[in-house]
Amino acid sequence: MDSDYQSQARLFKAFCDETRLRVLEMLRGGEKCACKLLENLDCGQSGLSYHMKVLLESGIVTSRQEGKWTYYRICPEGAFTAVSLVQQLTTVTVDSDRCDCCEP
Amino acid sequence: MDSDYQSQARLFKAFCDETRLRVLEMLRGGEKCACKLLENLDCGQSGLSYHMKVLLESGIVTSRQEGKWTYYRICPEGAFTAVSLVQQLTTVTVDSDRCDCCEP
DNA sequence: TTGGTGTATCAAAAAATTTTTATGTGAGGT
DNA sequence: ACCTCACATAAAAATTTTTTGATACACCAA
Repeated sequence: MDSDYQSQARLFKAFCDETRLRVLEMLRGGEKCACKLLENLDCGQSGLSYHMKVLLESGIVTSRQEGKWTYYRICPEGAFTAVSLVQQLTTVTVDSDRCDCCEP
Repeated sequence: MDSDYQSQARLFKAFCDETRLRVLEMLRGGEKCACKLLENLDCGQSGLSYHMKVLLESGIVTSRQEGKWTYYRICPEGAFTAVSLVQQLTTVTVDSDRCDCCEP
C-alpha cells in the first residue's frame, strides 16, 4: 500500500542502533527526561540528542518540553504502525510455490 | 528477555534499506531466484549478493540452491520473530505517568 | 541583566554501510 | 578436461551514519 521506501526505512532505523535500543528499553518503563536517559548511556549529550531525533523522526517516540527539560516517551500509535508494517512487509501473498523462472 | 542489542539491530537492518525493501516486496509474491530479483532492481550482481546476505543474516529470508541457481523466500519464523520483537520493544510496562525526575 | 543549566544544532572527524570492480568458485554442459 | 553461467567474495571507492567538540538558544534564578 505504502510505496515510500525511504520513510519505511526511516521508521526502522529506530531499531538499528544499540544506543537507541537501550533508550527504547528505558522508555518502556515510562516517560524519561533526557538527563535521566543520559545517565544510563554511554554517549555524550549531543549524541543523545542526535539519537532522540532519529527516534522522533521514526514516529516511535514523542517528546514534550517542560521548562528547560525535555521528556520522551514511546508513542503507541507509532509503535502500532511499526508492528503493522513489519507484518505487512513479511506477509507472503501467494501459496508460496517454488519459483520456476530459470528451470525449463 | 533478549539482551543482545547487536543481534536485534541486525534483524532490523533488513528493513532499513530501499533495495532490501524492494526485494522483500518481490518475495511477498513468492519465491524468486536471484536473477529474477536482479532484473527488477537498480544494483549490480554483487550488490544484490550483498543485500541478500544481510537479509539472510536477519533471519527474515531463507535460500535454497538448485543447480547453479539460488532461490530466496520469506521465512515465516523469522517474520514472526520480527513482529514479536517490535511489539516487545515498544510495549510500555507501566501506566505511563509523567516523569518527575527533574522537577521538585 | 547576568549567569548557569539543559538541550539542540553545526561542523569536522571517525566509523560503518553500501556500491563498484575485479576475481574466485562450483555446477553443468561440451 | 575445458568452457560458460550464476553467484559469492574481496578489495577499493563512495556514501551514509555516528561520534565528538564547539557553539547557540531557551529557560530560570539571582
